[in-house]
Amino acid sequence: MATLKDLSRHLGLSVTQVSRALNGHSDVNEQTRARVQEAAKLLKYQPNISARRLVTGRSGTVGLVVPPPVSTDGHAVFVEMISGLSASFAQQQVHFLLHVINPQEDPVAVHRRLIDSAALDGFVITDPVVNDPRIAFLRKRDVPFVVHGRLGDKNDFAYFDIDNYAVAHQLTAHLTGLGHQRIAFLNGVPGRTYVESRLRGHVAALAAAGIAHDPDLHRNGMMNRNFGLTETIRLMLPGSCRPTAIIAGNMLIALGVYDALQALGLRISADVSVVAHDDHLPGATAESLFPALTTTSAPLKESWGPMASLLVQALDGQPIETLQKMGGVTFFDRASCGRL
Amino acid sequence: MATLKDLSRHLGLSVTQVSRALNGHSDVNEQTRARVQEAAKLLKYQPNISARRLVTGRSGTVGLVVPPPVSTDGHAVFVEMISGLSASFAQQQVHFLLHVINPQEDPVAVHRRLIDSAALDGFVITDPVVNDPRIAFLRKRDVPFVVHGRLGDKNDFAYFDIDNYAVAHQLTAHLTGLGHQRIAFLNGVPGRTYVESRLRGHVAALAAAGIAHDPDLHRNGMMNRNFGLTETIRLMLPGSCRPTAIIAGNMLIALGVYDALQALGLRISADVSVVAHDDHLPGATAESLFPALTTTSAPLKESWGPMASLLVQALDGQPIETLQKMGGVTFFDRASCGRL
DNA sequence: GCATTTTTCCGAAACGTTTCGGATGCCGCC
DNA sequence: GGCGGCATCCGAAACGTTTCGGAAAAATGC
Repeated sequence: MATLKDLSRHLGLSVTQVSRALNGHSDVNEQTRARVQEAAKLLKYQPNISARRLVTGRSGTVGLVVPPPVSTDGHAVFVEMISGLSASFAQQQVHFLLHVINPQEDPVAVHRRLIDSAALDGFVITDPVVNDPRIAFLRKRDVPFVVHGRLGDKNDFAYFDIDNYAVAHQLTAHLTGLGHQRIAFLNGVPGRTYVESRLRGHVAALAAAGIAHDPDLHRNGMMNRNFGLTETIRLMLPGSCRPTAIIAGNMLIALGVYDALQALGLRISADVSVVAHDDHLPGATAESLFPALTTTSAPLKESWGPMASLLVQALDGQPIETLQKMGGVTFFDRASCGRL
Repeated sequence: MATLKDLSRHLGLSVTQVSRALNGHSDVNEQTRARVQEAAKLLKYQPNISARRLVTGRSGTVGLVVPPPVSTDGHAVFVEMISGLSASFAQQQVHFLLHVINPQEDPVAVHRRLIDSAALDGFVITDPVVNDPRIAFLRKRDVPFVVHGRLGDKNDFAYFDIDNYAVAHQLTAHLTGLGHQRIAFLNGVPGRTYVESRLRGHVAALAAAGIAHDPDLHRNGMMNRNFGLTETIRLMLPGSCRPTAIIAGNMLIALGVYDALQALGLRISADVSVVAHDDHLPGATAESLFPALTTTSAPLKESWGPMASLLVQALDGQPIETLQKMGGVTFFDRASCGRL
């Protein structure tokens, strides 16, 4: 492959000046810069990233360390995330390293190895939990990263998130506005920050309507179809609390809720109102359900582009405060709710 | 981070000797080697891979360039592949770079960029087609790679494959042995090498039973449930060729075939025999169908480990002939076939 | 006891890039 | 004519590793 030295020989310039021309430095004649760029194209020059990385300390590579998806339901999100991130980083000319660990392995140790070998200069963190050890570690080592979500307390890092508090608040308020009092909430696994935010929003909206929060109506679990199905049946069993409305944490849960209510012979909207948060997973659209599902909508796939550019900006040393972005959420009132 | 120079200072040895000790060269006293290793552990030494790569020309990173999966059905295979490869390479201490391209982008150009910037020193090639341009390019540039599958003609490269010819031959022979004459074959998209191999095996088995191949009974398409369903209905329509047996190229197709036959009121085994090749995708097991499906079985997930180690061996300069491996296929005769 | 081999070590160069500090020539200005 | 300022360029060092060629010390052979 052509090197800077080749270019400099070919152009009768010093290696220094060729490097500076290509990297857009100021002290190079615009005319010679044009010559250099032309020659670079002609000789198919590609900078050797190892050499560059060695001197700059930066590798041009970012990474994601994740366990494999557990259930088949998790596949859709996993694929969405992986391919979205990879494609977005590719667009930003950044290499994307994927490291799938087995579930019992310590993610922090893997991050440490990748940093110490100077292989990566930034990370994507997904599924943050409260007091996330990965975030604590990266913060200590002063390595740039971007989080998909937020922590509860101080978010002194780049993140992309949606307002999960508002999501749960809005869904709950919609139901209380229709007169519902006993509202079940099928939430995600405890510990995840968005799950906790949603719980807070839910409780606040209940309180605003003068309703006390009944812990028995709040259920945690993996966000898949099966969870929606089994918890709905448990809730509706004779002798159980039998809510008049159900909030599903995502579309897979909502599908399970629909299945269960149909199996139990309960009519959606007339007997039980259902709302959900819709992250637009492929294969489950709110409009195509019957009756069409009322949702807050925030496409997951629109988060990977921003995530990538936030991390790149963080690598470029932009101040953290400018790298905290919220995705929009829109409310769609459809046909799955009835007035009590 | 600790460097070789730090170690050499700490030990009173030269940088050279420390490097040689750590890399297992012969001309270093076993006692000093032990000392060096101990010190390396103590100072948490991690070699800077950029520096190493710069001098050796090797990066310790391999890559996979793929388009995103098209349908939801493709998700399972994609996840299986990505996480299997990533985990396997991690085990071999090799970094795994994932580059998801958008479908209209030229994969060869991406490979070229990755090679020229010295970012990668080996590739995984999946879904090879006849006259695959990626393989031609990598061969020309003399870059190591491992293929999941084979080409028709000369396979002068590392590969992992199953005997697709034998798979189709065995499934077909099983059916002809039961007296079937009109056997439909729901195969994958044309051009893929395994699709062509299977076609050849199928035709050969038919010929061995004295049956001419009827092109109308051979259908190509994307290997998903919908393809199995629609093609089965087309085959069984009045006025159509109405086979007495159907071979499904994988389990997703088989699920579609089962759906269609049930919808048409045709009994599996009694009215129509069904066999399939089972690559053990999650969520579709041959035993749990009713009636249990007769298959050739070759778990896809068992191919990623071998793929990874084959590529690593290829990087180490092992001769190609030792790097061509075939996965085992076993035949399970279950309850989905009837004698004619 | 001397020559020869073997073992164990080391200095220096190299990989391709960026960057620091300075050099050169040219211009206008007092 | 001397001086400062500007635009444009360059040499050399540095990043951390591997490796080539050789050197010193120890062991062996006669």
